[in-house]
Amino acid sequence: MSNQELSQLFNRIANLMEIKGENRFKILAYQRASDSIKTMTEDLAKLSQEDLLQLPGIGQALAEKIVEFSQTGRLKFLTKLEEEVPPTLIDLLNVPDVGPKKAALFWKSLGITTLEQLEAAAKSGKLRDLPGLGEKSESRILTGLQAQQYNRKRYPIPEAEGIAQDWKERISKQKGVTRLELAGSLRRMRQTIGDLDLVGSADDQAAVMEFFTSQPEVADILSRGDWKSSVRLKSGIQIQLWLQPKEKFGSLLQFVTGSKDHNVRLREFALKRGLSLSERGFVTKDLKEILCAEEELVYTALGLPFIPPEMREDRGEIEAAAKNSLPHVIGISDINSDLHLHSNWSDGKNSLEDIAEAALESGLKLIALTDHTISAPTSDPDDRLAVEQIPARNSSIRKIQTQMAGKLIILNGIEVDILPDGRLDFPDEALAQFDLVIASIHLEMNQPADQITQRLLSAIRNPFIDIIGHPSCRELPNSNGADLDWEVIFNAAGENGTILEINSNPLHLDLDDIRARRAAESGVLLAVNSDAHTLQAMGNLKYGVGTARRAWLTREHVINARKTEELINWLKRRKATARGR
DNA sequence: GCCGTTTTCGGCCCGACTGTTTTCAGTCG
Repeated sequence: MSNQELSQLFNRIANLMEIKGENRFKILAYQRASDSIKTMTEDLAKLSQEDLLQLPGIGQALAEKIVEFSQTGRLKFLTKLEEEVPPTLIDLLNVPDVGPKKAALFWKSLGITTLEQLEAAAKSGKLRDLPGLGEKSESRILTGLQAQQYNRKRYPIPEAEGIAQDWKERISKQKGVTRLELAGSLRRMRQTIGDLDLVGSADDQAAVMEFFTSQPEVADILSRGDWKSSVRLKSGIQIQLWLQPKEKFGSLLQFVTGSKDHNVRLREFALKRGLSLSERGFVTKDLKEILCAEEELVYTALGLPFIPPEMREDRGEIEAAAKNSLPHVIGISDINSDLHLHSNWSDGKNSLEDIAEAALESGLKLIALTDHTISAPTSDPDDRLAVEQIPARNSSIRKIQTQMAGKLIILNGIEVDILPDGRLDFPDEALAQFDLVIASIHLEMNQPADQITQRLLSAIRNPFIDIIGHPSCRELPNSNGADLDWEVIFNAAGENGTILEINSNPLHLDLDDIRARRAAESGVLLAVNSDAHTLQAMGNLKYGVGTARRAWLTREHVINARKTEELINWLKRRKATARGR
């Protein structure tokens, strides 16, 4: 039983209970447990009932269910629920404008239990006669059913960012627009983005909303009001625009940045202090308004330090802020080195000189050139380095080191492949000559968990390996990467002092935020690297930093945010130990 | 079903928008 399975199980229960019409607070308890388990890093299957009770949101009833499921792989409660409510009804909840009440209505009055049946009923005009529905509801549901496939897509951060920036600029230029910012999951730097949120202030809100909803890319207007409008573009992505007067802009930005769970927790926190919080500001018990023109003021009013957007996921940040123990998370300006870069000695597009110049210009103090070796699955076989080519590359690197002396420190590195049997594709004698060695998996990621964990472990334990690159080798938005036993990996990396990478390529972001946080808690040192193959991709470091901030990492956790002397000394000690063996 | 800086009982976030309504329920974020 994985945490993921358990989270899905509780979510399933919550959905079925909603359709059944159970007490909403009971449902809330299951939903909250599902959400919090999803991001928990401890393996719940290994905890006793007593330990489970210590977790937030887990009481007697849920603890018993977790134990039952982990021991038997089944849950009597769910089995009974599924006999009462057809489980396929859960699919209906994904249709826009269909929630638990309507799903129950369709089922009880028309016997509908599947999406196909719902579509057929909508097409034949059977929905419009149901109580509370009419022709418009029916047609919205039909549109929703047809939009569903592309609606669910999630976008890599840069793609979402590009679209959002374009809209931000366009709307900002409208007359009377005083503020406009990106919010939502993009501002929190979630690993992929589902839809876009823009927040603003404008003198004439109606005119701005009219402009927003009448743009040529708009395929559907999902809702249209003075405070909030929502559209779906022809490309399928949804954009919301939220407006409030400028004296309330801070409250709005805070609210729309989310996450939902963070906001709910913050509102509960406010209530305990006699304040009701919404996107319009605070209302005190004697109905006085407290307005926040700036976002910081929302937190200040609650006696809290500012919580960075990336941390707002209800993963303990409000409690930590209240105790004044919120970590000072790293920022992009803390990153002074990039330890994973590819040149045209392998499949990178640029020369050593160009990379060094670009690094210098971007303010880096140190880089490591880490080209691929002979087994990497590059598209061109000539883009892989054999051991015999290393002397020639070494002399090129020495030349550029001399050229950049005093301006930029350049490490002679390499990225070797961890072969399917756990061996590396370069022998240790070859590895010993490099300043820094990354080991990564690129092939046969579908091996069983035991096997692929052992495969990674052999590299982690190799004293010549300094960093494990993109540990899971996942490809966003769809692939989860290797099925690794992460606790084992983190323990081994901690014991051997092997660094785990947060790869900043927006299609990797690997380790992800949750794993990176757990790794750091386990005493593992991390590195945030670009893995750039082009000069432009060197700028991806900001996405890796976003992930690191979501993982609550400070400068101390990240080797390339430490002083360069410290990094170099760390590597020297490591090399000395390796050669001494 | 969970939880306690008013509570072991009685709370549990809040507002915008839509459609079907004559004042509100459902959905969404």
